[in-house]
Amino acid sequence: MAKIKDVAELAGVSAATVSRVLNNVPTVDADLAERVRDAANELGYRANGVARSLRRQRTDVWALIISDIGNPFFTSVARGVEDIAQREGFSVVLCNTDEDPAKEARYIDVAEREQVAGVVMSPNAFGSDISRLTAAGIPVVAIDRPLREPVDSVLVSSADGARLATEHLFEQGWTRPACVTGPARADTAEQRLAGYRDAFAALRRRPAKSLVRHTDYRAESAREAVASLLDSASPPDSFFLANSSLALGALQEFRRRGLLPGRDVGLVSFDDPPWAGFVNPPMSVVVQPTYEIGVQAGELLLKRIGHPLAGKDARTITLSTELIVRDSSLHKPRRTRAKAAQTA
Amino acid sequence: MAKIKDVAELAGVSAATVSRVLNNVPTVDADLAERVRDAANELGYRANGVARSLRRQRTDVWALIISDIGNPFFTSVARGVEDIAQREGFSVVLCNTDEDPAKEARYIDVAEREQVAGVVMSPNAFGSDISRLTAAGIPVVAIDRPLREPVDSVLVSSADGARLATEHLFEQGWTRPACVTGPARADTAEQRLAGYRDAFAALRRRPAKSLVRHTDYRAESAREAVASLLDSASPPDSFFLANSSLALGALQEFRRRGLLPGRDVGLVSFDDPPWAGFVNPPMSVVVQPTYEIGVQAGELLLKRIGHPLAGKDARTITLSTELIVRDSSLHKPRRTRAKAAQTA
DNA sequence: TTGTACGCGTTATCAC
DNA sequence: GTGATAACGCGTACAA
Repeated sequence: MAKIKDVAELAGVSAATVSRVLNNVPTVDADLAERVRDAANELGYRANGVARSLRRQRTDVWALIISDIGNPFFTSVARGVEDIAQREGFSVVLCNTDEDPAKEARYIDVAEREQVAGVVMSPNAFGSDISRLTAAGIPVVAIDRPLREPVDSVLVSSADGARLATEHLFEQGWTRPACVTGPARADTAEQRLAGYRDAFAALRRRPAKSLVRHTDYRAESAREAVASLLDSASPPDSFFLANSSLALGALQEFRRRGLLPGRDVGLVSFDDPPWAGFVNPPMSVVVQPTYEIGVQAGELLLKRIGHPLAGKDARTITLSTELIVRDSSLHKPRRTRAKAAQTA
Repeated sequence: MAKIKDVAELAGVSAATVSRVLNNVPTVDADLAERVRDAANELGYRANGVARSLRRQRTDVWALIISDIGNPFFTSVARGVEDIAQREGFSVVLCNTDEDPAKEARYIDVAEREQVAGVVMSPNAFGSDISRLTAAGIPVVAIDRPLREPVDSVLVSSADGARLATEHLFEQGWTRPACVTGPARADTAEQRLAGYRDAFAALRRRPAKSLVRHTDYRAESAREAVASLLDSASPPDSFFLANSSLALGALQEFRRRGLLPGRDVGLVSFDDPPWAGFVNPPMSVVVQPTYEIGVQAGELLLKRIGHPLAGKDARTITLSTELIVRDSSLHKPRRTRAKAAQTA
């Protein structure tokens, strides 16, 4: 590996000049710069990022710590963050915690050790410990879920979306919607549950506790939850699922029992994965502005990186959701279908 | 940020001793070690990874460069790689190239600058330039697609899988299967096309050129390809899609035209995304051992990292695929359905 | 067993 | 405008 010294010798200048040229310092003689660039090309010289970071006491990489790489929500957010980063000359490295607090802690550790320029993260829990990061002067932006510590955040009005979804279920004629949500430690899970409850409250009702299930946001857990719900003494007639992985689990259990959404049961899910329109029947969902979340988070991070202490007060951006009605939430009892078939 | 010197002063020893303790060098006095650890804890000391990397001339991070983070195939592979890395004390950072050669080049650059310990990548093209990596002594393992340069690889017998899929279509009674594959520069795309052709050859036939379409592996491109195929003079009666994103695009176009797979058209896709069993109707697929691919790649990388030059000959591991027949590939013309309904 | 001293490759400060 | 030099924080050969 060619080092800066090698380039300097070949160009007949000092290492300092090489450094200046490569960092586009304007006060260098044009001819010299030319010679230096030629030499660098000839040797295939690339600056050693590690040495540079040590010297500069900063890095050009962002860490994006997310809780589930398999969730389309996060992959879309990632694209948003990455686009902003690229635009500003940063690289982003993605760290997947798989909803595991231990993994999250490890990655926070890595981010600190490697002195990343900033962190965008979807905290595993409200109490996730990011003190090491802030202590190290590394700016953090929370997405998807809030953090106890005061940091910039990009959130979504989850409760509103969940209320919309549940109200829609009622409007369709379903009377006992269940709610399968995430782990209690995840704020999104609690917000979506709250919104679900709000829809009941608007009708001066209260959902029975037996209609609510917490899970770990995994499909298999949702499948089990739906199964137990269906087998309970007074089963629900419809379901609100707090994210798309859960929806997949529910779909699985419905199929197993020969239940068709939009006919035998109602179904609305949070998030609009690419496949939502193609399952049987097309799934009604609450969409979040995923890419936009990433973009906003990137912009927020950028401002903090520029002026670490400027505007000490943390800013929170809250984006809103939208209900997309497809067929899984419709209320068309079997006999209606049969009639339709006869007349057809 | 506490530095090693601070710990040394607090513990009343030299920085060298602190370093030794923290790196578990066995020849340190137990009492001293104790004191050092206490001091380190008290100060919340964390070794500066950048300085450490510069000194050691190596890092504890792997770069995983993949071509599409939205593709479940890669997220599953990523989990495999990560599990091996974690086991051995490495962190893996994920770089998404989005099938963009320029992005790939940038990430290769980053990997070199940041001196990662190793790289696992799904090359954008057979000719992707990784010379900088090998020149820098950074081991590379190719996955999914081979590379012109001789490196360890974990591949899948794509052609076999594609042939299986196409033969299955023929066996079901479809007679004019089309093939929608990826970009010509991607080996997987070519292999899958080759397997498709093999199935024709076994029947002493040859697919018309008009039955084949290349795309960029994106859903929207597949939708267009399928549309143009369907609108052609002699349209196909069934489809083999080279990956799950393409399948989504095909599904979209089918729905638009009111065509039901397994009845009006035949459909088999490569890859088994989580939603494959839940679309309408459940999709027949060729599965790859995704997680295993990641694991094998991780193991291969590990061996190279241990002994950079040992076994100069590159090793290639080829895993096999499996056909899962669900309903989208079945051949049940409309009238058959109608009859079944009558007798029911 | 422990401490001293140097170097990893780069950039920033200071003279010239 | 350019060059010598110090320093970033750590690990390790060498000396003690």
